[in-house]
Amino acid sequence: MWPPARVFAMTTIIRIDQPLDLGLTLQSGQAFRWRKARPSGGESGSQEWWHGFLQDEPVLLSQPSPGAPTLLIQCRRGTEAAVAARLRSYLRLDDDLPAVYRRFAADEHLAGTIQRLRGMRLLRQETWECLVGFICSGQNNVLRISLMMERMADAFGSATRLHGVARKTFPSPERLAEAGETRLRTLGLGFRAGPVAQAARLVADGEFPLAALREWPYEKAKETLMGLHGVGDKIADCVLLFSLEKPEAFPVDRWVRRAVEEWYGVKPRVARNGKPLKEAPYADVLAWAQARWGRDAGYANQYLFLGRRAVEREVGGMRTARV
DNA sequence: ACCATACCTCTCTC
DNA sequence: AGAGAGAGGTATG
Repeated sequence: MWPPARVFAMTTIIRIDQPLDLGLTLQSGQAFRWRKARPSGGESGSQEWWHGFLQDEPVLLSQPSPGAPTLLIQCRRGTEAAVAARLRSYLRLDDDLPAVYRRFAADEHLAGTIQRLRGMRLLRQETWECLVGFICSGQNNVLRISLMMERMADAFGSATRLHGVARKTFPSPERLAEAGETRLRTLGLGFRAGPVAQAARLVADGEFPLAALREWPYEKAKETLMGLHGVGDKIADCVLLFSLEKPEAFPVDRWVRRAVEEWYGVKPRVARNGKPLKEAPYADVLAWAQARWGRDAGYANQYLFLGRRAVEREVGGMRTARV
């Protein structure tokens, strides 16, 4: 008899032929809405499950062990095939990561970082959610960004339930536009409430060509994104890299900046007035990275970011240990 | 063109 | 314990 009576959910298993560490990837600071979850009713054991959405479809994901060649998916009946396809796209399994690793092999810093972070992949996210997430990222940390995103969903998203996990989808531009700045402020967005509300209104009203950016070249798409209030170089590069098919994007935040300064000796240049700058200008770091890594700049960026942060945690690790 | 400052709020730190 | 700094940044003058 199939399915067996005790099976609470159909588990779809897919094989992957690319390096992947699912937990590391979902927690790598690119996306803010993946949460560890315990599906109810199953003998999930000690296995780690992640709950999130693929184009508004709630899913639970698990990888038996980091780097294992299989992925377990739970989703609503009837959505299995679509979800599996969306997941392959989301995880960019079409990127040949081993080839990227080979191109990085001679770079001692990247090679070292890859050893520790093998299987960390760039994601192909939905643009709207990605944009809002990174508008919220200024002067902020991952934990709080996630909280803000979750509160927006709780307030304005659509309810879903999957194997005991109740969560709401991330709200559309229309819904956030209706919400407005004041209401978003009450959700703890702080000074990011204005920019989020404005972007929502522009996208909802069709005054901002969010969907078209994917087809546009890097420079043009970036300029357009930076036309939005609250979107500068860094946030634009994040959205371009994580959701708009621009692998040459290279978001320069304090961690990446630290990495290129310390590991590659990228130094602030001397300004025209003769005084040395405090730090290398964004455009200088970007140009340097693109010259060095070309279309691999995005992967290099993500590895440098996590790699440099990992160093910090090792050094400071004992300090924060609770007893 | 460069620089300093304010912006909200939360968290960690001393 | 309570104040202060810092947090994956941006716009302004």
